[in-house]
Amino acid sequence: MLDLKLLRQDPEGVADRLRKKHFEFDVARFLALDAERKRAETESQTLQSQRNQAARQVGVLIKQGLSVDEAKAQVADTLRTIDERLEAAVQQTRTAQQQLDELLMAVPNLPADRVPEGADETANAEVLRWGEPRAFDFEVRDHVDVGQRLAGLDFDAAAKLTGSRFMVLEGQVARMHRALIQFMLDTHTTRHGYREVYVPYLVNADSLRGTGQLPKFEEDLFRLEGDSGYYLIPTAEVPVTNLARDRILEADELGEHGVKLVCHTPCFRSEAGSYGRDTRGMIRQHQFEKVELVQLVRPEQADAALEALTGHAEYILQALELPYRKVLLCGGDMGFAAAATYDLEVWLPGQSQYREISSCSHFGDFQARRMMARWRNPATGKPEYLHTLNGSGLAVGRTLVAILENYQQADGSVTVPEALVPFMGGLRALTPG
RNA sequence: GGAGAGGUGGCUGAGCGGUUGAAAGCGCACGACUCGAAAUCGUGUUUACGGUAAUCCCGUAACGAGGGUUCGAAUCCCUCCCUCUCCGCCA
Repeated sequence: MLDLKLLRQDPEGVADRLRKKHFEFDVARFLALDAERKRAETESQTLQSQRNQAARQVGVLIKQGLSVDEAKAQVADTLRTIDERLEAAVQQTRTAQQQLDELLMAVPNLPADRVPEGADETANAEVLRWGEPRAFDFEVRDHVDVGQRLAGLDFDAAAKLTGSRFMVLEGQVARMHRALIQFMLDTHTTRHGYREVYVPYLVNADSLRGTGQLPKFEEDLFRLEGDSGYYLIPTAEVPVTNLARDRILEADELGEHGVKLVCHTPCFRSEAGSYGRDTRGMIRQHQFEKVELVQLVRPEQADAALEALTGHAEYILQALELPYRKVLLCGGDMGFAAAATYDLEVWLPGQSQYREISSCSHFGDFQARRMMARWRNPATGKPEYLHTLNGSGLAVGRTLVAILENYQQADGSVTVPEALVPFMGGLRALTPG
């Protein structure tokens, strides 16, 4: 959610900045709603104040010796006058507040100044390339073929068990999938200083509103039947960031460099509207594993934290010796809640292109304001909004894809990246048969 | 699933219809005392929104959430949520 004060001070300026995100902010409607809210609220508060005074007067009169009925009679006229207006005023306040909330909850975050203009991924700015795509002296297979030759990847079985966009992993491939999770978690906890957390995979609507998936993007989510109101998490970002919801962290809880959390969870996405895209293979699945990095930091540390967090994700790619590039997303390609986003794209020889494997974002106080995640600034003694960040470190399924494709050999085997060998019980290659 | 207890400020914990946003204690902050510290004493210490640009001031709201009764609700009633204890069941 954007800062109401900023919106009031400079609605046109905000609308202008939102255009970079290809969002049209209805300034006139906002101003009208806000004016009505203020009018209704002022009126109902004044009436309520008068009403409280009258009620208190009854108590005072009774203490002075009047009977209850006599005391009530003295304020009856005043109360009648107030009540004629009060109920309507309260209702108007509620309606106006609700409409304003609905409007604001649907407004995306402002992009940072350095975010490039542009409508889609073609306008993203490449920041760096790391590693050389390998030259193959045989015909390159994509991960589906590689995985199936290893008897490790079975989409037919998954389709039978559930449906499309699911997978079954077996044998050494399943083990490598698990090894990747361990490797990532161990690296981020021991090398990068993150604290590991385990969280629910089902969350309520408040949590999804907090991080920004609701109310606008309900169609991307799996919602449970029944009256629990629970949703399957689309990313660990939701439960992990919401740990700070409705909290005021003391400075010592926040620590000098903020709170850094790492969490492995499955992620569930409906992929509504992606029909026909990435239908082959395990690039786009309804269920996939991800190791997520989340940081809660002081505002002035947020920019540096995004660089650091992205670096932590990059380290995994580097340790696995997977060629990748880093891009700064343009306004039109960014997520709803983000102020700035780096995508890491890994080289996939099977597709001869770079594909997203991590998305690292800085949300400013946008999520924190939605979820009332604050910290007490010792300098002012007042609660202030935290700044939140998160990024994949990494998407596990896509990392497996990248290894299968980049490390494939002519004989159908797949070399295990050196860094992963200890997590594979010393196994150095995945072999067919 | 059965039976019971309970949800109040950073924490412990009173209040059970009337200036109670809330006693007391702890914690914390500031001040005094001190060479300094401890101890002691004093003062202060919830949050959101609005009046306003304002850390002062004023108002409204909030004692799990939502409704109701009442001139007046933390206190009474209803519904829901959550926590704890015992029994049963269970990874």
